[in-house]
Amino acid sequence: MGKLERHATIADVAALAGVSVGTASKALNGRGSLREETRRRVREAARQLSFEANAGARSLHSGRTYTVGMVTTDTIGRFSIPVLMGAEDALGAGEMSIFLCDGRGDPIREQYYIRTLLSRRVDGIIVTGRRTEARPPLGVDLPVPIVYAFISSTDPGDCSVVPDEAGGARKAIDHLLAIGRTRIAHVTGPERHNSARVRAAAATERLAEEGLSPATPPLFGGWSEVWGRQAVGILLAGQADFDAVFCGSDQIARGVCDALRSAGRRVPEDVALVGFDNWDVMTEGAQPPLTSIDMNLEGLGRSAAEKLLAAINGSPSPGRHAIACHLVVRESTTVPFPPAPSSPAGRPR
Amino acid sequence: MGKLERHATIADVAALAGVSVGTASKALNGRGSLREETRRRVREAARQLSFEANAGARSLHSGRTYTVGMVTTDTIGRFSIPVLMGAEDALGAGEMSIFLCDGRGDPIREQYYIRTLLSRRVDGIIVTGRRTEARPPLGVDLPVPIVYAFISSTDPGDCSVVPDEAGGARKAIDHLLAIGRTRIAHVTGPERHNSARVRAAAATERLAEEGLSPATPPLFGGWSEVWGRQAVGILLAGQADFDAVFCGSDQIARGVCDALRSAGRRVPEDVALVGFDNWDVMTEGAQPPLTSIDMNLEGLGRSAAEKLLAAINGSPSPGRHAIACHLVVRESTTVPFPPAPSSPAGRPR
DNA sequence: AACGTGACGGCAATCGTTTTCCTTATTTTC
DNA sequence: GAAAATAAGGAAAACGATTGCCGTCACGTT
Repeated sequence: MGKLERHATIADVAALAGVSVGTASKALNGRGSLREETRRRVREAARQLSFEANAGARSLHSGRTYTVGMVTTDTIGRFSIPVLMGAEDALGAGEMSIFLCDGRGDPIREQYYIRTLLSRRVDGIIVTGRRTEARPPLGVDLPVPIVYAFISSTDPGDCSVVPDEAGGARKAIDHLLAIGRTRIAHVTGPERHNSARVRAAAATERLAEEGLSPATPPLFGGWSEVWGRQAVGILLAGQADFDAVFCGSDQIARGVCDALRSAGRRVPEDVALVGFDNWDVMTEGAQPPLTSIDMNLEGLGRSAAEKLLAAINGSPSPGRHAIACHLVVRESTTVPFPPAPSSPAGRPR
Repeated sequence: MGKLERHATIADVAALAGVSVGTASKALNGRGSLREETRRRVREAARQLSFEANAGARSLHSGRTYTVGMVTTDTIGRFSIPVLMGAEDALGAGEMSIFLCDGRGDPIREQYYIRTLLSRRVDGIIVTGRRTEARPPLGVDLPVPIVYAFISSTDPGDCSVVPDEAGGARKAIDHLLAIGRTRIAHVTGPERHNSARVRAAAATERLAEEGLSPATPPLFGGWSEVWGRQAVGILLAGQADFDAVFCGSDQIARGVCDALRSAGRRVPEDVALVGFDNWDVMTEGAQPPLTSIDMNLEGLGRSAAEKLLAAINGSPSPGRHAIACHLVVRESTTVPFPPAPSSPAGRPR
């Protein structure tokens, strides 16, 4: 196994190089005025002993740990991961590390984690979650800056970085209108979820701006494929005439897609489909692949981390910051070779 | 914002309580011999100042940081998350925190992270990855214990905790045999992937034990639904007669399922289906829901963390440790109300 | 020869806690 | 009533690294 017994200390390095600890420190950090030959000797000694400065001892002095905490309020999942990755990206570049904690929706557990993070003297904390609901602040008078990412804080003075879901929904409708659809239905998640309400409202509003109304009132249900399939049953059973469905998630969209095909409706010829999340597993697995709205979660995480770094350095950005969503077009809204019956002139490709 | 300026130190607490720092420390840690009244006074002072002992300073003394690093070799994804959660569970109970690092498949980046973790004096490191390939050890002569989870190390002396994929594949075949299927095909991922090879070999071997051979040689392809659909095309085009398909992943199984239904074959009546991973998104989204093999990744993560803790405390467990998989039965291998034509006696429910 | 001046490095304080000795009182025991 | 035992808490030395300050050379200048 060859496990080394002990970490080398700077005293070991100094001894091996034949200098004092202070000098060794200066040599390794490029401080003070030393002969180049001395620096070289110290560096060589450090290399030989695979010396790595003890970050804890170092931060005792500097007051900074170059460490941030990331707390998920409910459970780390499909949405937290990209946010985490983006944050890691932004922080890694600045040589900071992330402590990851999973609150599992338990406030007690969460408070326990906060205390742990504070005792480890993190320079700041990023809070994230599985849903875009606003949540009560982590605590009051915390001695380090906090940034909420994806999820937001109910205190408008806190810094929250969130996806512009309403904007995303509008883009979905824009796209459907652009390809000539006007009888648009909306199938989405539970009405108690903020995301479902916001997206539905924005879609309805965008239609109203064109003097249109939805093919049916928004259908609220679950976020699952099963619900998507059920919703198609409801749509077909009613009198509603529709040529497009905007779905609150890709899973719903996929369920809708499968059910429509089973019912003999062609996608996209008879019914165009737009999902939400741009989750490759769903968008690529569906037949045909799904057009979807991407919340740019990685960019969101990066942005949150950058705001946190700025706050740590004394320039906080209080308030809510919305990150734009963008549309990713796939075959569920475009016919590959476009003899589109409604398009006036046939564009090549 | 009400941001507190500074963390309180034990000196502040001592001053407020009117005792020396040493005494304050003893009072808070239940050491030394002190009057109960004194302890109470100190605790009260600590509470007033929301004092949290500086973990860095503390570990300077104890030599332990109660912190472990978790390094993903390629990218944190669907498989790493449950492992991470399991590990967090096992460690959280012992009050340790996790530093999360994403190597992104870049050895340089990985080495950089290792150095960072070592400088932060983590007590140990868990290495994980996206695939079950064996990988070269993280480094030699590292001063802290390492445990590989999900992924394994090429050095048999290292401690690796891995899923028993072969056992899982055998259980899948066992189940198909138990429901009377004998003409079993296998569709799986790329042959260059260890997982695909191991599962295919185990399945073939299990069939051979019954004097059976697979309906076709294993079909290697990708891990996607698209491949699952293509594979059905191949199966149907060939002469192969099959009454069951064991798939290397749930995504493949889902593709197979959709394509079979499109081709007019009933699942499970005509063809029974078993997937691998027990990924709810796929197993529940498919029609019918999929029977699958669960690798128990959370348990695996927990076990890895426990082994790491043991190693930190001086009792390493070198070698490869396999965690059993288990079968989760759903409708893709069972008819809900079982007038099973091949079953001799109708069991109630 | 006396002095000034950089260059080079050592010394020691510092960061926040823990822990090992000590020093005081106070009480017990013969 | 004196010696000894005990309780309570203070003083100071670690832990590992950084940094400001100061001493000591070896020069060059007048």
